[in-house]
Amino acid sequence: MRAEGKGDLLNRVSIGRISEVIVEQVRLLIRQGQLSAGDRLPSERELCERFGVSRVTVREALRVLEANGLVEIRVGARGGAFVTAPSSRLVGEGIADLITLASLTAVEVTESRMVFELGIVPLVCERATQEDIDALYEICDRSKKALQGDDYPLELSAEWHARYAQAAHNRAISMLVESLHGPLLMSLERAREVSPMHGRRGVNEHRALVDAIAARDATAAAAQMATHLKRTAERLAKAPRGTSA
Amino acid sequence: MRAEGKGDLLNRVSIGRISEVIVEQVRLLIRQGQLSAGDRLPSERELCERFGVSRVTVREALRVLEANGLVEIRVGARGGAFVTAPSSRLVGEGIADLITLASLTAVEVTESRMVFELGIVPLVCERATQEDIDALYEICDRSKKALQGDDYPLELSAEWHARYAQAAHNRAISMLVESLHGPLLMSLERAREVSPMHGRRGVNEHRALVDAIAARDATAAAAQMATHLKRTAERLAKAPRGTSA
DNA sequence: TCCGTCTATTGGTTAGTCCATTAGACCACA
DNA sequence: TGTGGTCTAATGGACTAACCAATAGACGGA
Repeated sequence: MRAEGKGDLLNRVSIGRISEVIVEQVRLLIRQGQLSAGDRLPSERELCERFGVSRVTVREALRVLEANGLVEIRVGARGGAFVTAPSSRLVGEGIADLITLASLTAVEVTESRMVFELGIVPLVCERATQEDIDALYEICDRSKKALQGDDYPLELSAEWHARYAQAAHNRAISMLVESLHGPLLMSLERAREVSPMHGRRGVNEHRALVDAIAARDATAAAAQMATHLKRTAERLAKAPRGTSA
Repeated sequence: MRAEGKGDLLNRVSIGRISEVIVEQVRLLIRQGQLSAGDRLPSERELCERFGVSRVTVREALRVLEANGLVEIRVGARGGAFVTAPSSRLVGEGIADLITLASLTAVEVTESRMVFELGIVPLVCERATQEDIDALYEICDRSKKALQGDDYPLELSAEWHARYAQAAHNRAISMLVESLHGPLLMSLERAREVSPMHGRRGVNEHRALVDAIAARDATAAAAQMATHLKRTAERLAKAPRGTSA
């Protein structure tokens, strides 16, 4: 649009928002490890002096850092901004926002879950420790017990899938799956609307999957997982659309 | 730790931050579609009156909404807060933060990419349109051309992988892959440090992959993709560690 | 027609003030 | 001895009033 023949000889002079500069500075310190989880930043009033800006500006910077999940702010004496441990919670919220805003269908979300969870079957079968397997069985047991009451083990199913991903022994994969946790719960919620009696069968499938993993039988595990997820996908496809709110 | 025999009979009374209430209200409006991309929120001064709070409070709410990628703020006359189209950029930044903060290794990131991109091979082979295939070839052509100059087609490789994911025709998958775009670029950057002459071979592999997709040969495509990604992973494994600035 | 200027709108920043919450010190009473 | 109030200082939360900076659009002259 604009004539810019000389390339970027002329660079932007705008320095943007001051609060943004502060955000970047703190973010850098955290990324570089000079500030690590649990550390406390100076108080707002002290930060004002350090940066030579007003308190409002510092506070806006802290709001952004907080929204990004980098710090947690506590009030009262000995309060202040504390660097938080890295968490997948906020990424999950971001993904959840993305999904609702882009009005993705439950079918699309389920399919992506399917790709991921099916893809890690070989890794899990290869790397799962006895501890992993025990933990998965334990979740199955709890689910069965919960089924005898009125509680449908919705969160338990999510927990099972998260723990399953953890057995791949790759933190990047665990975090991604955990990030999908929120959206996953949403789609499970949806599934429950459609077929409230799904619980028992799902739990049995989970258990069969653990059996296959324990036997290091990747083929059987993959087949089982495919069935499990496909059934969910089919139920979702029959779900009523546009019933949000 | 605390004695809480009676469950949550005693619930928290804290109403939290005012700005947070505003954030939630606006977020809800956006989620429900009463505000959609491109819409302009009232000016800060008008929002003050509407909510009955001071301008500082409104501004803090806007900072959070902006950090969450829900609105974009423009200054000057006719400026204000505009609802943004849903974008995967911020989720990508979140994932990038997560990766650096949790100090995940490049190997772990690459492995998760591998799972995902390998997993969608069947979907892509089944669903890719002629348009998709043409676009992928076109990126290969551009990469080859760029290789003849000094430009190593780093971004082009990322573009290829993003376009490839798009050919799965599932928006959830495209968005996730795009979210991994930032981290992906980082790992590619890393790969370049190790073997600067990787370019030509990578481009050839991309082209062979498109050939397989065009032939709807999922088996060949998967094998090709596995080779391509595995080679990257191996190079990364040999990469020098802990050289982050 | 085109270019400069003026103006109103709107976000960015500051300073100063007060309130609410909290941890910790201290003290009185049982 | 210890249990529960009270006081105090530190700290974030919110408000007011004012000014600065960027910008779009109107207006007017060459």
